[in-house]
Amino acid sequence: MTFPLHLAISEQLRDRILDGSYRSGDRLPSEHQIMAEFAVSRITARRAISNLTQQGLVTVQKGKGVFVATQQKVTYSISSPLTFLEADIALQGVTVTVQTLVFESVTVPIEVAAILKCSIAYLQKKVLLFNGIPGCVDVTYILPELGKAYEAELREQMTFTTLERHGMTIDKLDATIECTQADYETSEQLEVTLGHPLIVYRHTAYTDDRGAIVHGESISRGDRFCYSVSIDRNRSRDLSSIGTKNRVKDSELLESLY
Amino acid sequence: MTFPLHLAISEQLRDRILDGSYRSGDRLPSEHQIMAEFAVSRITARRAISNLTQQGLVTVQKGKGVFVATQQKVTYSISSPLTFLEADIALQGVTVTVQTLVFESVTVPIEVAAILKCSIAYLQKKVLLFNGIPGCVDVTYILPELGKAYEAELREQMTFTTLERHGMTIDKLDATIECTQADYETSEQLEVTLGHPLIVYRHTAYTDDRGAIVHGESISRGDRFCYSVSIDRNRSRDLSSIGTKNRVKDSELLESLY
DNA sequence: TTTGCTAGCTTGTTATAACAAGTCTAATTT
DNA sequence: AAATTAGACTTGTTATAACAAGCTAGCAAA
Repeated sequence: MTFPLHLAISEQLRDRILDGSYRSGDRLPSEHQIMAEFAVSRITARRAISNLTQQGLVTVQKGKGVFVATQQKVTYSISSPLTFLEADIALQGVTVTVQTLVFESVTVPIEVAAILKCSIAYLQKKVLLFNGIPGCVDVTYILPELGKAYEAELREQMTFTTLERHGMTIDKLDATIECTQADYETSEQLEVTLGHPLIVYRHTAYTDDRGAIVHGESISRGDRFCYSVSIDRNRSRDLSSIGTKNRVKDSELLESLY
Repeated sequence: MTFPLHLAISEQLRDRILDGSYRSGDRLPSEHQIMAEFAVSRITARRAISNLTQQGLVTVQKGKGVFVATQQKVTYSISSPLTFLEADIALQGVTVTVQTLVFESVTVPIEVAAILKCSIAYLQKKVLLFNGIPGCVDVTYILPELGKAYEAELREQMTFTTLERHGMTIDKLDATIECTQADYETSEQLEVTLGHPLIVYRHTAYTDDRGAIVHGESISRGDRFCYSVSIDRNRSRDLSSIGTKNRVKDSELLESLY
């Protein structure tokens, strides 16, 4: 039960990050410097850095070095207008751009058919860019009449921004939130390393008159995004004190999302 | 821009897992077998396995081998009774046990004081065991009069089980959900590897007459737990179709949590 | 029969070595 | 002065090697 060298070193470096010796954005010692300072081989030095990477404390840039990661996150609010909107994210000083990869009418998988209660729907696959940087991969199924009517807008904006604009207010929302780790394909799309933590938001939105109108899955970078929920038994709409804790201050986010 | 060997191998093994060649619980080829099959060094073979571990596809057991991971998750529902309860998890065939590490009256940090509107509160740190296996680390601040009155029960059950039992129904709930990665301390408590994905639930619960009564943070294993939310503008209480998608069938979960 | 030990499997840790490739700066060339 | 190039950094990939330590099955001793 010996304490591994690489862990001893990464814990020591971790302490320096947490106590402020290395600040957000600072460069850590290079592999060679670690080899010298702790008198270890390169394998061990790299393993120590790898430990920090896995904890999300640092990011590595080939040819440049290892840098202390910034921790601020952008908040998706799924509370009151019952869905998140561009406007809500804009409040956090972040501009969202939609890059539609796929937008076509398809025969939906049976699970989705059971939810939307139709066998044909529009399938949209898109990448959301936040201040120009990819942060979310989204796959959404939309009722055919809505997809057809609003295609042009849906291609350019977030789904619910379009729907709200056309007077479709969501009356009910079912969602699950979980986390996963990036496989190779997703790691390429979101420009992260293999195994990077991701936060998955799976949802179904309903209106009183049409039933389920949208069903989809959003996969966002776990290091940059979080969800906030506010449920109030009395007032069904309440925007106060939602996600203030993790909100990014305007000044900080430009550097936060480099 | 060459495609790394280790990635080529891990992608190939990944395909075998996804197409069912290796099933849930099966053993993958050992490092030596991979070295032979793909004609690579041990470093590369280990790196390939490490890639799969990082994607959450396999778990490694020293002295035994590499095994395909089980993917089913237990769902915390934060929808209608406004908080999750033991009863709700029991529906999924999982028994929750509470292991209280700390239960004491403390001077709260200023952020918490601002929320609870008092400077002294009970601090409870606990580990939640699911079918006897650690799955969640929880830190909760509770109003002093409640902590004092219900200490015995709070030590043994989930917080809201106790509160509901004494007629304290939650009227409002603010929460954020995000994911992080295990640091060394948490990795020991939850018996996972360093950097293991975790899902963090930070919440404040309110009652109409007392205001904020509980504020806390739950850190669960991201590979075993997810959250479900259901918001309905009309009916403020509705248990139907919550988290059915990720619900574990009774038969499956015993093996799912070994 | 039961216990205990050993041999051979497994993964974990660490060292040395070499080459590839991205980044930056400073010297050189145009 | 501007553009190019070279060199000295950085991290990335891969190989060989050795020892430690957890697990299991089979053999031997009690």
